Amino acid sequence: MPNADTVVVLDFETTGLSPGEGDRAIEIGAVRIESGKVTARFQELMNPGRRVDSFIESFTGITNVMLADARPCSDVMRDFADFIGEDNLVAHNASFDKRFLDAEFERIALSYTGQFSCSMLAARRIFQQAPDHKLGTLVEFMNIPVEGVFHRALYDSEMTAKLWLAMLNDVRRRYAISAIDFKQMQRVAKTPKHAVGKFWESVCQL
DNA sequence: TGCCAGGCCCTCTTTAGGGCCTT
Repeated sequence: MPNADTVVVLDFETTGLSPGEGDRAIEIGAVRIESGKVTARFQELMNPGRRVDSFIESFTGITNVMLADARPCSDVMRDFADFIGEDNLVAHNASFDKRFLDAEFERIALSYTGQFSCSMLAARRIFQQAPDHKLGTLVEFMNIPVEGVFHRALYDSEMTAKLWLAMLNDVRRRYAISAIDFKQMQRVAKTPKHAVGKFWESVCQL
């Protein structure tokens, strides 16, 4: 059973938006959060077996030259499967990263048992007053120090992890809740916006 | 600088359409 207090926050850089259209992962980054602290990191480029276009090179800073020496996706994803183990998973706009994780694992007949929760859906409810709910905007909105460049997998996963912890702290302060677990955050991400307050108040009474 | 797709959400909805977010 996964530890309810442990999550792996992950982020993919890819050749495009849709694995169903043939897009592949080119970098995976992830951090493990245990008891509110980052305890492990994973980052590796991976060779998708074809060239990436100039937009992706510009968008991510990951070039075809860099990918030429990278290990193939299959090797990297096997190592990543070991990294995530049975832990639950978090990503910003998780439906995107889940599609790529599922597609890359399916290619090598691997699976995972953890469940996904989405920091974007949670943020839309917890930080309804934010200008928008892009990762970069939320990081700025929460005054999280920016020390790197967005659109690289490890950096984005680090920032998503900090945003996740900031959301936990915000809810703890706002509703005076001593501890919030993954299942509760997963549920709030699916709670109608207007009912989020009532949800946490009900958690308080448990 | 952008398109692609997919899932989710909101609303002038549910017999639907459009915006957001990810690369």
